[in-house]
Amino acid sequence: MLKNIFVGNLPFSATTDDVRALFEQYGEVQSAKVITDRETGRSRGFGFVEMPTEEADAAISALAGYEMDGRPLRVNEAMERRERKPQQRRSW
DNA sequence: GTTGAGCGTT
Repeated sequence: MLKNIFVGNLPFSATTDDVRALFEQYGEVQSAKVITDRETGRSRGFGFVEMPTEEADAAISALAGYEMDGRPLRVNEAMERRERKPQQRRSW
């Protein structure tokens, strides 16, 4: 079973490769991605990592508050992606 | 600088 991990408070200098390398220390990273602004191409300061549940838990507890470029990372299980209750849908 | 893109609106 995979767990979706949210990684927030990333420095804009952090890339997908940086995030992957960081989490690979704690397990097999299925996928890693730093979200970038679709128009400007700049980092949005957060990203996602998918790992097996147990390894994800280990990574979360180990990397929560990890300081990267002076920024304490926020690491926890991700919220939603696109599927969620109708009431919670965004108002785009 | 905090939860992915974008169906086209709960």
